[in-house]
Amino acid sequence: MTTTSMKDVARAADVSVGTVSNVLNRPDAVAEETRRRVQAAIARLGYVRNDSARQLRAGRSRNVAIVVLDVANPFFTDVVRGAEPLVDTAGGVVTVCDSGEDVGREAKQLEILEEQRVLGLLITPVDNSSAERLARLAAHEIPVILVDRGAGLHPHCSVAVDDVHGGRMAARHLLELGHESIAFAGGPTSIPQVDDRLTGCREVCEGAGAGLEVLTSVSLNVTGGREAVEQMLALPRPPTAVFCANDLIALGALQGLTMRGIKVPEECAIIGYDDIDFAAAAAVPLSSVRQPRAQLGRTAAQLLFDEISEGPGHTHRNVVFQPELVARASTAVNL
Amino acid sequence: MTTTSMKDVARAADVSVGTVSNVLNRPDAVAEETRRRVQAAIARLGYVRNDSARQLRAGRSRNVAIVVLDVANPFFTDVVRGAEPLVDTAGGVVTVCDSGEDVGREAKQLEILEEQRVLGLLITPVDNSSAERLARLAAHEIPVILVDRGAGLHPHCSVAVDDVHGGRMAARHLLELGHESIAFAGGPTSIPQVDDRLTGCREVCEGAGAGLEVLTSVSLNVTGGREAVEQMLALPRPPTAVFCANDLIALGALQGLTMRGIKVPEECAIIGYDDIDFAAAAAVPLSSVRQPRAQLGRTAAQLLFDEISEGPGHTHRNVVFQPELVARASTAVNL
DNA sequence: CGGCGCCATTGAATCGTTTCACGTGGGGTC
DNA sequence: GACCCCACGTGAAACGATTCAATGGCGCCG
Repeated sequence: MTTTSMKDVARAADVSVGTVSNVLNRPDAVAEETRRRVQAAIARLGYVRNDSARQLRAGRSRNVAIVVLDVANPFFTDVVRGAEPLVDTAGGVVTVCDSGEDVGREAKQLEILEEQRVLGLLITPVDNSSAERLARLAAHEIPVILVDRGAGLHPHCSVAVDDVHGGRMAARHLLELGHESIAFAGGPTSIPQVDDRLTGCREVCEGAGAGLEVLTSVSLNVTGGREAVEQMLALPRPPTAVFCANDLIALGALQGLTMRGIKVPEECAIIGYDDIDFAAAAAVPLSSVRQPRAQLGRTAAQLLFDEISEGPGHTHRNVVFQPELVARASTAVNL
Repeated sequence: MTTTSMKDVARAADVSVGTVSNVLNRPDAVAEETRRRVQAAIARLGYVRNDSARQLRAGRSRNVAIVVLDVANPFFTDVVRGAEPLVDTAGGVVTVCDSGEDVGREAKQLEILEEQRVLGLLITPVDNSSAERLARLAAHEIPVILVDRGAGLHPHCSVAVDDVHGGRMAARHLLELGHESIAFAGGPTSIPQVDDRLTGCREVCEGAGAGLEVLTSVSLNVTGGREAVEQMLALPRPPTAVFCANDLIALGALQGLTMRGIKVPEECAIIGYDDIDFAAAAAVPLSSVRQPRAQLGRTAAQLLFDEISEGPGHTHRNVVFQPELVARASTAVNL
């Protein structure tokens, strides 16, 4: 008894396979009595639909994939959370893939997802290297929605936050508090979000004649934040404030500074990005640039289903949200 | 041009489909020149394998599903992280599903995973209601590994942490600090982990004649922690310490107490469970009962592949890890 | 020169569904 | 009583890949 198929059910209920299929997919088209007989057989045999066969016929699966840079980053899980309800409602299934900021992993996952003929794809690409493959997916009628990523030249829908502006807000906030030199922690700049945030920051610093130290050999997690602190303190004239490309880095930076006995915000201010829930709960509550995380996910899913239902006549939409500055204790001191 | 299939490739390269298949699956069995011709055709047409068809034939997919209670809980993402490398190496694909502690969602997801004929399943079940379905999966030769969940009566492999003992450790720690009455926050007790942790805690409290207030209408997240504080403070004689069933609740409790102006740990101590990374970084660094998160995931994946390779002769293994008490500032005061 | 074996390739069967063009029989209408 | 329509069911043809027995060609040995 490897697997029981519709044929077995049909035999057991003394009907044709076509009828079994109808019981499953259009119960109304089947007479009451027959339907019951088939359902009984299904239950008795413990029959379970074979989705591969179904998909093969349909040419498409019901899976919506979400490819994120880091599942362990609450920012992304919040995005996923935002998307789930919509996908559920539409009868889809969410598949979360973690590229781990690794171009190779990402490529492999995209390849597999393409082979699986997923219904659609929400993705925060690691960098631009996947553009070609994504275009191909789209050409094969697999809608691709870019998440947290400006439209740029790409032939896809997207939801994003104005990260350049977010960078400006953070920098401006720090300068207004009297800091004259700040550090930017987060890399590599091949990641568009990082680059945008840095761009906004740089713009403001240069405009104000403030110093800017850029630390880009820093991975986007807590460990990266601790390393950033080491690098910063090794500088000839360490800045008095750090702008971290995300909140995980900021938390790491906070830990690093605290371990070195440096007071936050008195001796060094910190501002993060994303405003994950843990930012507010940190040892020193973190100032941050808030992104509407769940809304990003929700909107992305919405765009996906819009694109699917609109079909070929669809024109891509690029939704941009504005970030919001949230000032907390980690930047609470005027110099 | 909906999709290009092997047939198209075969025609373009002027060979039979069988040969195309061979080029893809056993390149050595094909003559050099033919192989190149086929590969060229594949590249030119942009052919992508159809995994549904492949699976249909194979009777099985390459997907390893991980069903967790809450993707937004870092505990689970760390478990996923632990499992990923092994699955990758084995040529599998990780699919993360979020049951959201909802029995209905879980059931639906299991149904879908069964239809998809997943390669195997790592799951932290919401409660016992899924036992029957899980048994059926196992009977259909889909290995099921229970994660963070004692073996019990279940016919599956499992990895778990001794939660009863963890509960004891937490309670003992609090009593040793002089607390005479403690609150337990986390529910519902239909979730086995919660129940075990409470059991250990109760055992110690009763043994020592200490008071125990059980707050089980508390969901396992930050919001739940804030609510728990409200409930606790409404008691006639509020305890002087809270043991939270996980760290998210503990973080919420910390927020709740702080908002009420109650000092942690001086006026109320807190201890959590899991020791997620954010626990150490909290406003008041949280004491916690550490679980070997990544190792749970890694071991679970290992058990899965062992079971697959051992085949029918396999006997289930139940691996139990011991938790570890991590004392930090949130319980740093002797009464 | 005939026969043997090997290698590369072919073609057809198969996996389990869905779908659709066709029966078939019964009931209602005129 | 002729006719049509409906409601139910049927059976076979896809879907796209894998697999395996069969085939054909070729070189080599005797």
